[in-house]
Amino acid sequence: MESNELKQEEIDKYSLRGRVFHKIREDILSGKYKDHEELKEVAIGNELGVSRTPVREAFRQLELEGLIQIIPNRGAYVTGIKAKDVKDIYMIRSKLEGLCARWATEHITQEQMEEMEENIYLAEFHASKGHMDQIAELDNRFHNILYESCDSKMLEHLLKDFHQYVWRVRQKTLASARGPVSNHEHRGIMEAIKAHDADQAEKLANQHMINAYDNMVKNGLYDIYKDEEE
Amino acid sequence: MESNELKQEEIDKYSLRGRVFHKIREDILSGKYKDHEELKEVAIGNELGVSRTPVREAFRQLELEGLIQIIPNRGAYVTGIKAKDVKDIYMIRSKLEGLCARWATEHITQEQMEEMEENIYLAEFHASKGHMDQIAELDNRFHNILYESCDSKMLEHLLKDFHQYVWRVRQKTLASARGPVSNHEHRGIMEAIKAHDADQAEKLANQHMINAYDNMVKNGLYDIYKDEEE
DNA sequence: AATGGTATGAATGTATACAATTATACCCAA
DNA sequence: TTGGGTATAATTGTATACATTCATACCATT
Repeated sequence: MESNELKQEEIDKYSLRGRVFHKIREDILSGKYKDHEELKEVAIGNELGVSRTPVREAFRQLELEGLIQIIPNRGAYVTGIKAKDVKDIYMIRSKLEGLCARWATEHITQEQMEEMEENIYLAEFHASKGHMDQIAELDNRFHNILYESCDSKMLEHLLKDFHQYVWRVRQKTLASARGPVSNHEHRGIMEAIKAHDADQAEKLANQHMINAYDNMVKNGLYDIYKDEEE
Repeated sequence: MESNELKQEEIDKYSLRGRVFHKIREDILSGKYKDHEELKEVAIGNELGVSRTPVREAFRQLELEGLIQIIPNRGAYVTGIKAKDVKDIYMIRSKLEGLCARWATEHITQEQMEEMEENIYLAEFHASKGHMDQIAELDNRFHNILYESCDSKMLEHLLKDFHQYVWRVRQKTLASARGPVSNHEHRGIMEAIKAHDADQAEKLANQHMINAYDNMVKNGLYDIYKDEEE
């Protein structure tokens, strides 16, 4: 009787609705809008060719994501990513990627397993050739496969958000000598999952994040997020 | 020169803006709106005495929180909390509350420590008297103190969201025999923090969540979220 | 010159009007 | 009766108009 209620979950997911939202989000994360910068509804609306209404709706979402702060009757201000936030995110991700790897070990499908293996082969190939752009892209994809394999919409959603959030930092990091090392760690996680060793998978995914963060600190690669004030 | 830019962070945080948002959110979490129910902008607007505009903005936020799903040009549908989601949240919280307790051990202030101790004394008192409402309220407060003590806006925000999310389930659970046991576990966490034993604090907070979940399953207390279909 | 108050402008908050899309009902034909 | 197509109604998407709030500048007073 209630079969046709919300079947079509994937319609238009990003085609029209959310276009404004994603554009502004991207502009904040890419650094176009600086920390503490005030975002004016009309200005952004004009720039994107839309009225204030969709811009305002996007603002409300961005506030919930913590990317901007809206002060009532005053305005919307960019909340720049602080070095402290990046550190916290990596520590939180360490725990959650571990949990995710554990669950992936229990729930990964044949198809996902194969895509993960293929991903690693490709990454190793591009690493040997020095194709940095592809490495970053494949790293992205590896983690997304992992997130999708854990069979938890909650955790998947959470990790994808964090992953997006530190996108800027990650891209720079992977373009360094960490790329190949990261690939090697991915292989370890993949093999643990394939061997159904959940403990090992969790442990390695856990450490993978800690290593990524340590490398970032060591190379001073995340000083683009340095806290100017406060 | 830029001293007066965004000083007043705490103005009106919940006075006017977000009133609609919080009301709808509460109505979903409290079960007023059932799973898969369609939310109509005008209907809710009339009910709250506002126009469609603020309702729409609230919808967009609620979608981001995962409480509703918006299908373009169709409507907004309540995404009921699934038993699977509750389980996932408790496992995720187990990891994150552990991390939080660890960080709290390192960063808790004197004032917060005192409030936490007072909270536990009060909870034990009300438990001995059988004041169930107060126990639920104090449990709420205990966790919020813990979240605020970890000195991480990221983690604090995350945990408060989850805490809110499973509010319905928690209230029922704490009204059972679990109340006093939960209090005892709180005491353990508090004492570990006070003794600056981060490992122990993490371990206990970790276990605290697992116990809460196990108790919930054992008593069948969370079948209000049972998955009717899918 | 410094202070305080008012006026003005600019931005946000909200309501409403209009456009576009979708669902429903009805009719007609096979 | 069934199937399809069109018309209509209802709902969402967007733009705009109006209301309110806040910041700035100017002016008057001391």
